[in-house]
Amino acid sequence: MDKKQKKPVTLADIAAIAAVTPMTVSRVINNSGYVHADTRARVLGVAREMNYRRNGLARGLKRQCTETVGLVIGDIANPFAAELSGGVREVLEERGYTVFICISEHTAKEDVQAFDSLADHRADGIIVATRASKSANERLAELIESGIPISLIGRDFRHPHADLVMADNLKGGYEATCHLIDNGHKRIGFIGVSLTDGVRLRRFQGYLEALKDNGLPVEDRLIVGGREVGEQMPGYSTEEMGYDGMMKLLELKSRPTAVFARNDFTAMGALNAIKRAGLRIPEDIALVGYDDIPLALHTSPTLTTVRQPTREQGRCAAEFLLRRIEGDHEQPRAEKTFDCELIVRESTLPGAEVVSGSNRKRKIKTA
Amino acid sequence: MDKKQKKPVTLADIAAIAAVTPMTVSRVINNSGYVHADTRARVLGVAREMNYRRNGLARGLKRQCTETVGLVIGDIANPFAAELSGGVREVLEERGYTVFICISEHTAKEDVQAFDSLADHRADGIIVATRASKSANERLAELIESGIPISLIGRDFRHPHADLVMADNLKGGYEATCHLIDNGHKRIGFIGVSLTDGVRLRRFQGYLEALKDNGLPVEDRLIVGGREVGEQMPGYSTEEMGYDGMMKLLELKSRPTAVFARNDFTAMGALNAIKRAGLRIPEDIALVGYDDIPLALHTSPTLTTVRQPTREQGRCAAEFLLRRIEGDHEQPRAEKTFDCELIVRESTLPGAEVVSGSNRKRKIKTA
DNA sequence: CTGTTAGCGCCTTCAT
DNA sequence: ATGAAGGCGCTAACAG
Repeated sequence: MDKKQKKPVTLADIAAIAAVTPMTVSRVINNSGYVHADTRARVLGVAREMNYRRNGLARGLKRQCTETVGLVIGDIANPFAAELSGGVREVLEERGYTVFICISEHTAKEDVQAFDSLADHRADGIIVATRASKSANERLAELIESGIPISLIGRDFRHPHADLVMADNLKGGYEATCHLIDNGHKRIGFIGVSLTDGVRLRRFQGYLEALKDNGLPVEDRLIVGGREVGEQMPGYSTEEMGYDGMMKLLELKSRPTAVFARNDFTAMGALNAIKRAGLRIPEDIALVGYDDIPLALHTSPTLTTVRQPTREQGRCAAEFLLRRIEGDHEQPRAEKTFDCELIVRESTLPGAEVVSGSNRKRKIKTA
Repeated sequence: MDKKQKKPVTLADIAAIAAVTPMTVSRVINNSGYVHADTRARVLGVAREMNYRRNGLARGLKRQCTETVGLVIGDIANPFAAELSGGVREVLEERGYTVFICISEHTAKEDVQAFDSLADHRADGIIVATRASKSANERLAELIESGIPISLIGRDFRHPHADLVMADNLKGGYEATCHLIDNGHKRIGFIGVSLTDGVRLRRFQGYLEALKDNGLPVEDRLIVGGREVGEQMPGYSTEEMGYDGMMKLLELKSRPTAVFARNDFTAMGALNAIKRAGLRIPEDIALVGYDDIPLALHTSPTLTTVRQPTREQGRCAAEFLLRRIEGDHEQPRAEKTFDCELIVRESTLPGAEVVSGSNRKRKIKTA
């Protein structure tokens, strides 16, 4: 039946065989306009027979839209990315858009490349969830100004014609730290940032503010694991940072009684360093992570952490983008901030109920 | 300077202002053919001024290639996917191709959608790393026969004109199981599969073969955590399967002395179940995972596991694809199988050296 | 219900 | 070193 064709089948090819014009074939393929049932059936038959695939390039060129949206993510190996893209896809695919994901492993250069590819291929819009950088921000501004709908997630960059979605990580960090303070801790370490590069990490700012508001000193030696400014790392390598950072804290003469880790992977690294040192969690050292990755429920002890509504952020960014694509590109920008939720588990509260299996409800006992 | 334009800038727009023909502008933009230095500079200036972006649709339509490759992945939230896409991108981006990733959350329907999107948008080739299914395989065959270069990774589907790359997970599973047997274990459980759905999971087949070759019985009650046939799950939810599965095994009257988990996430769930039960690893129960995710090094005890060269598989698939794109689409198929490597750590060998920090070398002590 | 015309933006080919 | 012609495959807009 099938003969291998070097050249892809076109509407004209089908039209020739079905004895109609390309226009009629187009109407059949797109289910638009009036076509006689017999004609439709015949054309459809031929199209199927010839294994026709429409040419999205020609179609997009003519229609000035591709029904395609780009999603730019920094680190793919991250539950965060998975949730986010899930939310984005839920909304967009239902509306008939295809989502193409571009990875930029946390470098500004790849960020820019991703934007350019997407723009060149005439994606109808772009959702950006990578960390901000000067060069990438500049390119972003150019693209926005040239009219491409753009929606930002958790990116520290504002533009009058791009929407922004984020989580209140400042508050999240603040609450996590307050939780430790409320439990009597006075020496609280932070793993995963340095004082200099931390200015952009909201959860770290929350940590600092919580200390200040409670009259506790900020001690440099309790803040470990920072990288050079601009240097980024994939989520999965941060456990090493957690492990190494915790080792440093354990060597201090007066070590912290509690530690706030920049994310759950970091916290898991720290957790294992603590256990290797023969110390108990939370009795000797209490531990808080960030993100509530699924694994946080399966460590022992289970990990206290802060959850941000990641999927919702993805959905929201997608909805903002749709509004821009299907409405006015230059409409005023929308911005939405989602609240985070502190999830108290055993790593800070000895009495916290053991949560097992798939039960992921919030469990806070006032001990 | 910038004026917001509703309509994107075209070569003709630039040509008009630079007082040349579109053809000359094209030559400048593409750095092809002879253009006077002055003309080039002037055109480039105007292009930059107007914030020109080339139209990939028109370009692709004319040139019959888009310099774009699609990568279809099932589960994004997985270190495996990250490594794979890293390898693919390394090879392809160096050669000037853009990689667009499509996610199909392990469903055949989304698989087919991803193939179609990519084919419609005229990707120059597609790399498929999702699990096989009947409907997706059929569509794949159609696409291959219509001439789109396709390269498969770890997918149980063969076609004379599609290349295939995989890891020898049968052998990996076999060796992992033999390792346990060598250490004196006779009752070895498997978590993450059922006898019926396991026929397609090579590492499980390796487990079965190892038992058989060593004269050990296959006991149904030691095999837990299976799903319905066809039902898939994201990598991250498999820890729950590991936890729940281990709980089941612990309830057995004569519980296994060793457990082989389908992947490292499953193993981590099992690990925590064992520890909660107050048992020691490996003294009471030895544990082996699969994949060597970064976290496997940061559990306590560290996790014995099987590593497959994921990045290399990605690179290889990309190279196969390039050969097909830039050579003859109908060349005979290439196939390559990579060996796996057993990584022995503390969860099976009490004497195994503690590996810390970023040192990820293989550490086997013959205890 | 079906056909004609024209052009989306670019680049291959040939001419100058 | 530059230009002109034509068409890649598709579909709006307008006939008929």
